[in-house]
This record gives sequence, structure tokens and C-alpha cells, in this order.
Amino acid sequence: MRVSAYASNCPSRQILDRIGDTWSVLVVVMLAEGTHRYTELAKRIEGVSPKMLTQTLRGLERDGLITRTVHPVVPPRVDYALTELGRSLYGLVEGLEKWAESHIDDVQAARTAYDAATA
Amino acid sequence: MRVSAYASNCPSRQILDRIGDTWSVLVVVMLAEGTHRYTELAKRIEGVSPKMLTQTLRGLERDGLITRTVHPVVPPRVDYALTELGRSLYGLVEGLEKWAESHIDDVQAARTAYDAATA
DNA sequence: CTGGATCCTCATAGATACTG
DNA sequence: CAGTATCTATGAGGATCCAG
Repeated sequence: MRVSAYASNCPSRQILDRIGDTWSVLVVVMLAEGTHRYTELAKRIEGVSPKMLTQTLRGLERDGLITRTVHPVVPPRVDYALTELGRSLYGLVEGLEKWAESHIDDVQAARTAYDAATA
Repeated sequence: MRVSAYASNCPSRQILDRIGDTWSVLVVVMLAEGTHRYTELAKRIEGVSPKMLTQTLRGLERDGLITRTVHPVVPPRVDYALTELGRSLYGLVEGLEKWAESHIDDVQAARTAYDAATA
């Protein structure tokens, strides 16, 4: 077996990058609870800058994971929501959360032991 | 709901970071097939530098995902293998791969459509 | 309100050379 | 063989200001 990190045509790599992206995951998690406006996302996702939020939303929209709905009103109103594909991805994220919660203790214990042995 | 990217005590965040790490995932995938030596990993994981490989291996070892076995012989021989916890994580990665393969077409189609509409 | 554009900096990946 | 030490630069991400 030979593995390549540069095989950008590898489906897994692309999904992994998306999953590994801090803001993308947080946005998906927030939208899993329902539709939200730009400002709502900005306020409730702690520490995100407008730039990163927009960038993240554009990426998710491009991948068909969320929809962006512009309401032609003044002041502007833009709603974001998960697509079916996005909800499917959210299922994956839930699986990760579940694994994380049930194994984090083992990881923590391993770290403590490792640090003790190393120090 | 309020989500925080800085909640480093959040189990999901830590697992997400690990999953999102290019080299970590590749190493886990390679070790899933069996024990490997340092040089084997270096040769077969395309594009990885010694520095990054060592850094990745140390991180995985610290988290209890792999074991590092030094054989006191000349020349040196070091074997790396997945722990039970590591194999468990690999199961998660397999799940991701499966999802990626079955949905990548949708994502690609969405991207093409998005780019066409944007351009 | 919802961003776009710009500048800046700081962390970190990667290349390279070297060693027990 | 299995790393470590050192250097560089690149690019992600933050801050800020502005516009439709």
C-alpha cells in the first residue's frame, strides 16, 4: 500500500479536510438545530471573525452542504440552512462526537501516562 | 445553543483535530494493515518529511493510539503498531471513507454548479 | 445587516543537513 | 536506521475599514 497526501482526487481527503476545519463543523452543528441568519451565527460561534465566517459559509455552500437564501428586504436578511447532504454529513459528525465522548477518558489517561514517563 | 471553538476541553474538538490532521490519518491507515518500521512509513507515505513523521508519531503515541517499540539492536529498529484504541479510531476513519465515497459525487456536482453560477 | 477588500503577523510545514 | 536541529517562507487567520 502506498498512501498519498497529495491525492486531492481522493474523496476521503476532501471530506477529512472539511471535517477537520474548525469553523465548518461548528457551523454545521449550529445549523443542525435549524435555519439561522448570518449575525446569529456570528454571535453564537465564539471567536469567529466575519472573514472566516463568510469564507466558511461560502465553502459549505459550494460543497452543497448548506443553502444561502437572500431576502430582498431592507435591511438585508440572509438565511442559512443545511441541505439534505449537509444533514447527512451532520450524522457523521454525531458519530464522531459519540466516539469522542466514549473514548476521551482513554486518551486523557494515555496522555497523562505519557507525559509522566517523558518528564 | 452556543458553540465554542476554544473549548479545548471539549472531547469532540480534540478528536476532530486529530482526524483533520493529514499525516495522523495516513499513519493510522498504514498501521491498520500491520506493524511498520519508521523507514517503511517514511517511504510509503508520500511527501512526509522526517520531522513531520516523527512529530505525528509522537502525537499518536501520546494519545495512546499507537505503540512505539524500540529494539536494542544495531542498526536500530523501531516498530510502530496500532493499539486497540487506535484500531477503534480506524473504524471511525473507515466510516468517513465510506461516507466520502458514497457522497463525493454529490459534492462534486454541487461544486461544478456553484462555480458555473458564480463565474 | 451582510458581507468585501486590504493589510499584517504569527504559527507551522517543509527542506536540508547532521548525529547517536 | 531513526531520528534531531535549524532555517525559511507561506499561507491561514485576525483586525480593520468600507460598501451595497
